[in-house]
Amino acid sequence: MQLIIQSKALADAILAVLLTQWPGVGTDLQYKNCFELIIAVILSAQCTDEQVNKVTPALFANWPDPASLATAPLEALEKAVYSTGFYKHKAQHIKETARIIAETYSGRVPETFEALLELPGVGRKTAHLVQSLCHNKPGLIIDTHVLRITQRTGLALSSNPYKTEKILASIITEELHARASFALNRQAKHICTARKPQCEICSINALCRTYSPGNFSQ
DNA sequence: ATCCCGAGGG
DNA sequence: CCCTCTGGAT
Repeated sequence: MQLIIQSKALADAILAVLLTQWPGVGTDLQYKNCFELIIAVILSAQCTDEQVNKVTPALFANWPDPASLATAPLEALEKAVYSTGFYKHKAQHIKETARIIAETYSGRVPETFEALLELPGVGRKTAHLVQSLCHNKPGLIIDTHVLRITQRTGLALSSNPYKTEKILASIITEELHARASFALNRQAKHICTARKPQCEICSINALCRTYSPGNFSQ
């Protein structure tokens, strides 16, 4: 109980800073609609957004909607998404996801979390991201950046994304799920980086359990 | 050598 | 819990 209270206070303090610093809710992925977003997010697994943005313009020019993407030759898709890595899985996933969206959901990206999770290539992170940006629904988006910064700061001491999601859900109100996710993502991506974190200029270093002045290693 | 807005399977 | 899938950037 005491732990939860302390965690909530820490979350409140960290979010007070980060929500002001990163007021926007968004992604660096380029997309024109829900369908393009969910495909782009599937492609973003273990890959930078910039790399995804290099392949999606041609991908959506050739196959602009779920029905057409569902009919795309697998080999052509593998070539189209090759540079994003995991290309065999990703090609199959986006083709099959497009087919299900076209056939089962009349070409519209489903709104419920359960329906999204059933799409191949869509896990909790992707489902929550789509719900946040497309359907304006709450959802904590635990990507590699959020996982790293929550571990380092002590906001959630877990290396398991699902556990971290549950911990954060217990200390962050639903209304803030999307904004908190993007603010944490931004801070981690630009300041609390994996390799050389910029602790000295980090706006929440006073709240971070890992930080001590002069310590650049973590 | 390590990491990138993961997911699926054992 | 673990492992595998994968190219590109640093």
